[in-house]
Amino acid sequence: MARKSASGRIGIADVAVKAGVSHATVSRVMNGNFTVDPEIAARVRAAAAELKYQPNPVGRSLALGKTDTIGIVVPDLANPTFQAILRGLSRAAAQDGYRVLIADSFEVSSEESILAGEARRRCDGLVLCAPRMSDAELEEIAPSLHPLVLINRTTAAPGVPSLVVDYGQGVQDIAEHLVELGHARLAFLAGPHGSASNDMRLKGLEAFMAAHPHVDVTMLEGGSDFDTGHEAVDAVLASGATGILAFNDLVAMGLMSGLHERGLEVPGDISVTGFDDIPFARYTTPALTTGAVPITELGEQAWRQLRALIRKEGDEPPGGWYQPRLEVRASTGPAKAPRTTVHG
Amino acid sequence: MARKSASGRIGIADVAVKAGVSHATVSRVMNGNFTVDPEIAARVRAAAAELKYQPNPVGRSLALGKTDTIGIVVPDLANPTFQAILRGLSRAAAQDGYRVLIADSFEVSSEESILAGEARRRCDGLVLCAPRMSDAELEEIAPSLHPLVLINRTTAAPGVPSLVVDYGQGVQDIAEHLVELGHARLAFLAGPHGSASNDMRLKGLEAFMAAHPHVDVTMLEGGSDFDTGHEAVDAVLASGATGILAFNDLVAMGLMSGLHERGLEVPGDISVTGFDDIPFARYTTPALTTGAVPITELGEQAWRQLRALIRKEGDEPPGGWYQPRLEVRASTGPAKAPRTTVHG
DNA sequence: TTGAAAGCGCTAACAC
DNA sequence: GTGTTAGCGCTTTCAA
Repeated sequence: MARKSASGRIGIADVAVKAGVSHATVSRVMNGNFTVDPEIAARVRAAAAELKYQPNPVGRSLALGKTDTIGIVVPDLANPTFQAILRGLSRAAAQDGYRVLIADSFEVSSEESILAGEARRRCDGLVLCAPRMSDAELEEIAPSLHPLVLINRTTAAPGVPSLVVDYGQGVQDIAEHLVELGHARLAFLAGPHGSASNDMRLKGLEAFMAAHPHVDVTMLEGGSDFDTGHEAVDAVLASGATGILAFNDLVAMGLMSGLHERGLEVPGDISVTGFDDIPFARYTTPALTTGAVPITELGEQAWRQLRALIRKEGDEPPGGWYQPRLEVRASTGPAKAPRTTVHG
Repeated sequence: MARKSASGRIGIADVAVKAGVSHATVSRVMNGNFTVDPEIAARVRAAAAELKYQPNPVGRSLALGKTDTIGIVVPDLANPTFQAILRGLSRAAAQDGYRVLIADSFEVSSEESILAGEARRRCDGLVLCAPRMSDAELEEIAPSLHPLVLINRTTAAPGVPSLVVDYGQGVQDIAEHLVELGHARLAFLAGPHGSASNDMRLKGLEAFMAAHPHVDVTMLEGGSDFDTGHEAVDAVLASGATGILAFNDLVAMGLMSGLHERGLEVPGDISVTGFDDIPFARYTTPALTTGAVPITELGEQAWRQLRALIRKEGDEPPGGWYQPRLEVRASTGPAKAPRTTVHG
């Protein structure tokens, strides 16, 4: 019968008595310390196997000062972009023997720093994904979160690598593409307030407008999900634009769906573009033209950066800058001759 | 200057000296123990605030024998169904102050039990999501994983509640729907081998065929993602079926995309159905007819069951059985008059 | 090579 | 009411 120490589960002490050695020796064997007599080591291993002993990670963590776990906080776990980042991060970390703890802030920016702090204390490092908090707040808490990696956000706090997608350039590429197709009236369905990536798109659009004064660009309120796009149909039609840049693929899909319900053709009547290139994008009808971002890779890179920080490798990890790639599919086409009323 | 104990971070000892009390008193204050003199408590709180002290969760966990963390292991984090379960679980657990640790087995069933064991040891409980391992293996490791909740899988091991979706009934409802629309030749695009939910669908289909001997049902090999559906176009057309039951929504979307590329109309030429009702399903073109499963709710319920186990409430948590609801949208329609060749 | 003992940061039983 | 002390389960000096 497997004797159990106080707690109920089998501990190092049980193995020690069974093998007739001290805790210390069991610990050494379990950690592959070769300063143990092979014969004793074998005895310990046998005892451990028989008892199905597995070291308690909490005890280990306390003794070693590390948890082999990293945390990630995301604004919304329902968003495919963050899901993909999580997936990439999780896979890369797992390959190095690390697990990931998730924290969803549900877009409540006031909760972010608390969540981040709590997660960080349980982990060896943290990935903060597109945090919605203010620059000031981010800069203030960043030092207490170190090792910390930022995604789609930068901070003045030192030692914090950032992985950011150049949404500004991406949106310009998409706009150029629409102009080349003959669209003279564009509309941008904006993302959530406080989203840094939305600000980057806005800046990109300003640059675009400065370079193309003859193109009319209407700015529309928005969000980041299907419904945003679906509900934006009226506003889009009212704008008279024939080329629509949706904040992301989700919004674009919602919009296409709404357009379809109204009997409008994409791209026949209106061209629609997304952003991110989530896995679904190529399977929409029509397949979505979008700014492709290597999202999963972003998660993997986040792990690399974090790992370097945890291992204290090098001085300042460089961070990274990602260029979206224009992925032209079937949701964009030549502009129709302009007409006075679009809806009827 | 904040004095630091050996490790580098501020510990309970630092607060104790600053407040001029013992560790124990600080601990009492931090845990809201009211047997502390209000004045001293205030002094402690002030010291803690000034030092920005936050208790180390690892130390707490070791002392309390609990981590306030639960684990979930999923076969594939890229699958929207598991993402939704994770989301529901994470949200529900967060409301009770629990975090979630994720483990992705990447469909490698041999890794599942190791992952599960490791995750469990760091957590207070575990959710095993549609595990691919054998019944025997599951039953063997289940006791060591307790508190444990199963999703879409059952086991003979005692004390393990299961939350399972009645895919068998769901698939029958969908088949009935297609038959009512006049389809006499159906095809089923199967899911991954070793998936219990696929077996349930198969069983449901058998029951359906027994009740409808005049309906022809072709079984096709498959998988669980877009590509499966996309690549199945030829097989589907070769089957001559006009009503296709895809394993899930992803497969259905891939299939519709492939059909569209071939110039086939859905539902004009072929009706397609999915399963799960992932958020994207209503935004496909045409919107997808599917068996709606309250996936996020499944995650929430998993937490409720696990919580009951952790709190040792009641005797045997009941588990639960979920009936999919047929969600008729635009991807299914009346069968065309049969013709000899469908492609060409 | 091995055991005894200290310590990781915290909580809680016990004594004052 | 508060301090002292003994763990929680493990790793790691330090002696032997």
